[in-house]
Amino acid sequence: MAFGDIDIPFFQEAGFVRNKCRVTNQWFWTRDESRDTCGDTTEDEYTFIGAPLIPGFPERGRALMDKMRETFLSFFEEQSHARVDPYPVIARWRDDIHLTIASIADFQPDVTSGVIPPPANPLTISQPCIRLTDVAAVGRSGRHLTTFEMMAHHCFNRPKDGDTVYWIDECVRFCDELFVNRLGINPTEITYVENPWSGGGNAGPAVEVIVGGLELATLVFMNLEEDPDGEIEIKGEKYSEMDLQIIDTGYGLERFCWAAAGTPTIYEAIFPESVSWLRQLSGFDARLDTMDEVDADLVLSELSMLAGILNIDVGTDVSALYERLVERLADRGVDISLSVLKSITEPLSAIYAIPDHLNALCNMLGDGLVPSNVKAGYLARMMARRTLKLRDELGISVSLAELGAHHLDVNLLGREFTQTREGILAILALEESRYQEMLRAGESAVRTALKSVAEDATEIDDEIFFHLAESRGLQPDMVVEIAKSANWPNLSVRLGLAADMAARHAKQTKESAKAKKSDGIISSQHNLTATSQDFYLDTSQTEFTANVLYCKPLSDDDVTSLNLSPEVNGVPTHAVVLDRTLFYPEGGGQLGDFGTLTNGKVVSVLDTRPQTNLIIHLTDGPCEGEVRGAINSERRKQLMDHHTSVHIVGGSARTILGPHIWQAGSSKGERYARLDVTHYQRLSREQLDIIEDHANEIISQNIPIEKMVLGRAEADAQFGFELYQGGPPKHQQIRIIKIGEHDTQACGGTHHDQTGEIGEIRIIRSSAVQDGVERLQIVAGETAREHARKQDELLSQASEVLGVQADELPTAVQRFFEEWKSQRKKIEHLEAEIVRLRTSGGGSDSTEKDGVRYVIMEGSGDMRQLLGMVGELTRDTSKPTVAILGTREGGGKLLVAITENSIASEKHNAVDILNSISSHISGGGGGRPTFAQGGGSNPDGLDDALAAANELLGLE
RNA sequence: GGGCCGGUAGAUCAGGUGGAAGAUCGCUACAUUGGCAUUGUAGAGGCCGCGAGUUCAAAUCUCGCCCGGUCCA
Repeated sequence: MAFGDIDIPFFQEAGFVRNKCRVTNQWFWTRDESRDTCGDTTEDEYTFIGAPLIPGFPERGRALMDKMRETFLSFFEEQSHARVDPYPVIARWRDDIHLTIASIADFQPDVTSGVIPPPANPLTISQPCIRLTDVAAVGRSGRHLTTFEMMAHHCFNRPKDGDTVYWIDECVRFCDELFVNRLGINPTEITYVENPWSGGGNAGPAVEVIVGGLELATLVFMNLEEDPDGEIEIKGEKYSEMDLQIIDTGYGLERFCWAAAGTPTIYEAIFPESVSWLRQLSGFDARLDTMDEVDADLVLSELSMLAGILNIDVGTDVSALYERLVERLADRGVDISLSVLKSITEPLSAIYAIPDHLNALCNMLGDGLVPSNVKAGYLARMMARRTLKLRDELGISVSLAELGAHHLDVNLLGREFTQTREGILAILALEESRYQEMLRAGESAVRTALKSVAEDATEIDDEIFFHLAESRGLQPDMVVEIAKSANWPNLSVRLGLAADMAARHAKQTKESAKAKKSDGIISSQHNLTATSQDFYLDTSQTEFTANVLYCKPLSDDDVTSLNLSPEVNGVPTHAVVLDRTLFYPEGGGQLGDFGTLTNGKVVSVLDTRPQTNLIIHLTDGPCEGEVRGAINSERRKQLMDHHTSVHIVGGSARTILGPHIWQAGSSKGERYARLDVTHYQRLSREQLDIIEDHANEIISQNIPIEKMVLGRAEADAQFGFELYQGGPPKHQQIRIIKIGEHDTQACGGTHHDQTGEIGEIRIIRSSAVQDGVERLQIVAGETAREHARKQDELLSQASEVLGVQADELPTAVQRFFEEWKSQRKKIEHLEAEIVRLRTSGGGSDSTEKDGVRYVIMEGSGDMRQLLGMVGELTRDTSKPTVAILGTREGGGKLLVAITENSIASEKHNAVDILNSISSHISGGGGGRPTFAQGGGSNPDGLDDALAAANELLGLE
């Protein structure tokens, strides 16, 4: 039997036959001997539209979903599966994906790799999942969703340990039992298609379960893992058998509901209220009523049956697809023109997609996600913008928050979210205003970008589209829309531009994908035993005795790769490994300890780093034998102040601002600490003050800080995923820092035993590290007092300069600034007045010759002031003037200006004049024929330069 | 995490091959009108984000920082 073939007793017993699909060439099992297609092909149309496959489910929407889910879960409970609560849709326990894309994702990577046990075995779950890869097809295909619930039954077998719950045969029996006996599906309609599965580093045989042309479930029997030395090859990758055998199933809840409802599309089955609400709001129903010649219901159901077998993908040529649709509809006796068809399907696809998109949005935001321009937050923003665009295309004037509120009330009632309803709606309102702002700013951006494009142009350079899309977020069709209402009515988007744009992104991604991986300082071949981490035993200990296991001189490359923090004084020369240590290594954002190692001679420990299970002391000299270690206890105290403070402030921020507050990163040194938190708005000083007060209240309560170590599964069960603020867990054993009821986190750092030991916390300021993430700069304990002293010092220095009291500084500075501005203005006016006086009365600075006035003089002030004067002199066309001004400032400046369009400008060239006199001040310059300026480095030559000008022009 | 774009008058934005800081709206005063809207005329209002560098000369070019926008993983 080849890999992927499935032959189980159940198929024999139940009278199945194995046929080969004449369309896809795949093997499939069926009870219908005459069947020659597997069920999921371009020739298998949906059979259930108007004729439900699953009887007994008259409900629609949420009620239908609830009943179907309960039917599934309780069925598997009866088969002795434990029901497990769904995980969040934001996959924060993983660093390889942002969203939960399948029920098995809950158990990757640690359960599926066998590191930690599953929460139950076997188990059943209905896991909300979000997949954005097919987002473009949602609403158009009739069946695609970005957000769906994957119902599943899983089990984890260890056959080598004789521990097998069930495997392929029993799994398929459960599935068939559910379909035939519990749901009443006609057994001859079911096909099991052999389709081995691989992905995410694992692989195994699998079957797709298809009924009525619709894939309802996939059963995967995962027993292989990627292994370069493996013997089994699938899709170019090599695999070998793993110790674990995993039953990974996925049953699409929404598809079951659709099959039970028999509605034209899946959207009517699961979002009936939303669809009819939007149809009415957008005037779609009213418009349909006016189309007498069209039987809308017939068109819609025919359409969805066709849509099911047509492949609607990103980059599909939509117009060609439409032509095929019209033809096929005609074959079925539905006569409809392409334009009428389009006028039905285009708004309809938006009506269908909106509730799906809202579902994704509400689920993501409900999980406490904050929209952002990076990471998972970007996905939320993208969905918000897609929804808004669809809404605008429909021409509905309902805000995104109202749409969200409707969706929460109608489709998600009873769902428990960490984020509050108000929080979700507030974020949606903010996202809409950001979108509106983008469109508003986009208008002038488009206008500017198209300035040099002819008004009757039909096409523009692709680069303009790319640029507007990437820098302003304006998609090509939006650009065309704006251009049409501006001044370019004939502009359109070139066919295939979307594909080129996607290719461009793909190329960029490829270029930026460069994996950086550096080896540790200590080569693993030394086979050193793990360093005993004594710093966890007692945080008050500062001295210890240990033996040097290894000491290595550092190369320049080693030092560079260490990327030392600015707090490190000096450059380490050696890396020392001990058998035990109190030195805490850099980790979890806390910088390493400093101190000394002494064996006769004292060497300084400049920094401490972890490498796998070793702790490396970076020193300024070699050492060996038994050493006496002493950590810099003041620094350690400060690091602990800061680290514990970060936990306290994080908890306070969450209490004050809401459940979406999540740690996005942190850093704790001796002189500073900072905490990055997710939040959807910039924080005001008032908000920081409230958080700061709350944090100091926690300190004054002097709460004991509990430190414990739990297994992963137990930690998860007891505290949930909020534990992993610092990132996905990496170990089987989790060290937990619990500050009363205030904050509980998994953390490896060193902490005080009581909050009161910190003394005081100040949040100095906040800055935006990226959209949706605020960085709080924190000082605690002694550093907080130092910071206060420094601030006072700055204030007293500044107020001393101005000779005022510190509390009068703001008004004083304000006054000085205003005065400075008005005096600068006054000086400009006076300078101009001087020029006017010196040149008006025919004084010595001004000469007339052949109808041209020549002004050659030295002014005061800088170039800026000369410019004002010269403008005064030459702007009046009734008085043709050649003005040559000089100043000694800045190495000497010269300005030559000539009244434009006058006899003066006909006779003279400013650049020529300038060039022939600027040598006297050892400089150069340039400009236009009527205006030239230059400068030099010899201000004493100014008199000579002006004299030369007089001579050149034949004056005197 | 990577890339791209922007920060100019109270507001919205031009100006970007280095060489005299602009438009529209708003503001002030005057005129028009019985009064207001309107209209006209004049005017005020700019550390061209901050800091360095290149240059005789920087809003403009280079680098760093701050702030904002946006695309992709």
